[in-house]
Amino acid sequence: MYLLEQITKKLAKEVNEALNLDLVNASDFVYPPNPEMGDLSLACFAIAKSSKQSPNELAQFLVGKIKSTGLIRGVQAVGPYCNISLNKSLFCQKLMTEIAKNKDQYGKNTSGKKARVMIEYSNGNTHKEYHVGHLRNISYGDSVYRLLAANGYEAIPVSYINDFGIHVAKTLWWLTHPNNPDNINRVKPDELENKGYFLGQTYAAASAVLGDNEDKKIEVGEYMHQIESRQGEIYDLWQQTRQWSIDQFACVYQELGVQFVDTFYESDYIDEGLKIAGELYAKHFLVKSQGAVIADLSEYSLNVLMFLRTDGTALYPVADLPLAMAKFKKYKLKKSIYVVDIRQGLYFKQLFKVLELLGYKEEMMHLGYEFVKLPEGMMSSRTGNVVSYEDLKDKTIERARISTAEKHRDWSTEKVEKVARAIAFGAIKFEMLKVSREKPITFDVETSLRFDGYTAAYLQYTCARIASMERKAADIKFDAKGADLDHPKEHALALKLARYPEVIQQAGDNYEPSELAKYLFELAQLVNDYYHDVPVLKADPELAKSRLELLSATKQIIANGFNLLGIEIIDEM
RNA sequence: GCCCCCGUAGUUCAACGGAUAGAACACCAGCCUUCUAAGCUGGUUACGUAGGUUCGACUCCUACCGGGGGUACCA
Repeated sequence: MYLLEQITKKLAKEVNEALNLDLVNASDFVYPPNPEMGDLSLACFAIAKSSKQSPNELAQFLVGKIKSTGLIRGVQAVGPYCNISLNKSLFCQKLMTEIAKNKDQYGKNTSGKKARVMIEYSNGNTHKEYHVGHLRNISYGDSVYRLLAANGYEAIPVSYINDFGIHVAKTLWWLTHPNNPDNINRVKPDELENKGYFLGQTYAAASAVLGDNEDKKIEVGEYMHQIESRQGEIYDLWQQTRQWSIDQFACVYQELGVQFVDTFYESDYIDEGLKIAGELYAKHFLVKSQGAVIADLSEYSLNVLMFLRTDGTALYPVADLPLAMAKFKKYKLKKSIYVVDIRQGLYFKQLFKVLELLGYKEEMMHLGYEFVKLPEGMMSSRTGNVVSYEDLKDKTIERARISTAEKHRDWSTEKVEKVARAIAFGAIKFEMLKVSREKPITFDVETSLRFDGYTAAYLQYTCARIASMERKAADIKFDAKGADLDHPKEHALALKLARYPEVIQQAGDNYEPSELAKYLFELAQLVNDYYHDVPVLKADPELAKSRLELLSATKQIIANGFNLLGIEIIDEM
């Protein structure tokens, strides 16, 4: 149990004993809006109802009951609030010990009780462009995975690759079309710099050419059939091009530092799905409607879910059904989470309902988040109105490279490059993670290239300055003994640090990395203010030692938090 | 039409039902003979409308207005 929780637990116990009730929990103690009011606060409104006193009287009463010993320095009633002040230097000292002891494990907890939770994200479509929309999914999914793990779940990150949908058939249709100036016979694939990117371009072009043309759609349907038949030239081409996209994804994952325990491919589940669909059709669970095969879910206000098109080719639930079952079977899960754009909310309700009706009572959850759009409007790989991953990455690295090289003219190009990449990937991910999941992101490339304000670079810079002091301190001999830290800014910093474990828990419970991002930024603001206000290395040696400890602890927390966001800190920038 | 989400400062975003609604960007004025100015300090502006629940509402409920998304052959 971490320090702050120990304190609030003890306070809750004292209050409950004083009132002879069992009403107050540790979590009822909150942080006053103003440091002058104290460090912890209990609002007495709700308890007053049970104790037949006014909230103000009750607050006053509690002041006499809470003992001011040890970490508790004083108790004060302010109107209906009972405010508690901590012993600043002792609190800081204990906290430093706690953080130093736990290091990169600080903040983790066991609330998940090792429950097995699978989290599926980064659902890539082969043959489509990889763009900033995917980047939100992967940044968000990866961070939620890390948060779950930090909260004691046995989290299993997996990716699902959509390699068998109609988008594939469309792409291959246009890729082999005589009217396509960039068709497969004209371009030499092996000479392409990024074959996956090329496929994405082909897909956008295919969609533009297809439009609403029914005849052409029949041609595409024929391609789909050939792929599903798993033989012939088109199938061979599918195998070949599919790998291009998969290679591209692997490259992206590596750059972003995300890893999966397992990867599922739609093409591996479609046959089993078709078999199941056939059985369900025979049992009249699925029915024919307007020529297609559907599950009629209208009695649950869930409309209809289509399994097979009029031409008999499969739609997404066909593979999703067996895959959902296979996940539980293979990994013995407690829960299965799908991190997918909120626009598929209805689809997942339908899918889960179908599974439920088939007798599957497992716990499944669609973890939806809002989409990424551009200032010009919705992003769509069909229309090609996208900011591709490659473009964004290149631009951001370039910008970081320029800034870094300007600032450090003596650095080698390798060093500049390494730092620039850490800044760039941090910037990109942080942009995606700092917004709560239910808010759409209007992605402005120019804004995302900023390295000041509420950005990852601000936090990285904060750490770099602390690291710099640490390097300098290595040459200075401090007295073994540290001094008491009781400066108000030191206390504010310590109190903020102590809240880190609670932020991890809440961000995890809410599936909200944005809460962690915000906390870390506020922490960095505090430490930057402190840095400017208070001398560290030039203070008396004893004081310097303790101040440096506080700063190092702060750096540790930012590093720990950044790790859960999938971002690196930088020791020099 | 029906369903879901969102309306907070010029802009982009915060605010477990609790004390004076916070940041960032932009704009203006300052700070590098103290540790990295990718930093710091100060200044200007905001809860869509109307009701309701509550000791207390940005937060919960209802209606309306506005924006976005979904709603059978994309995923």
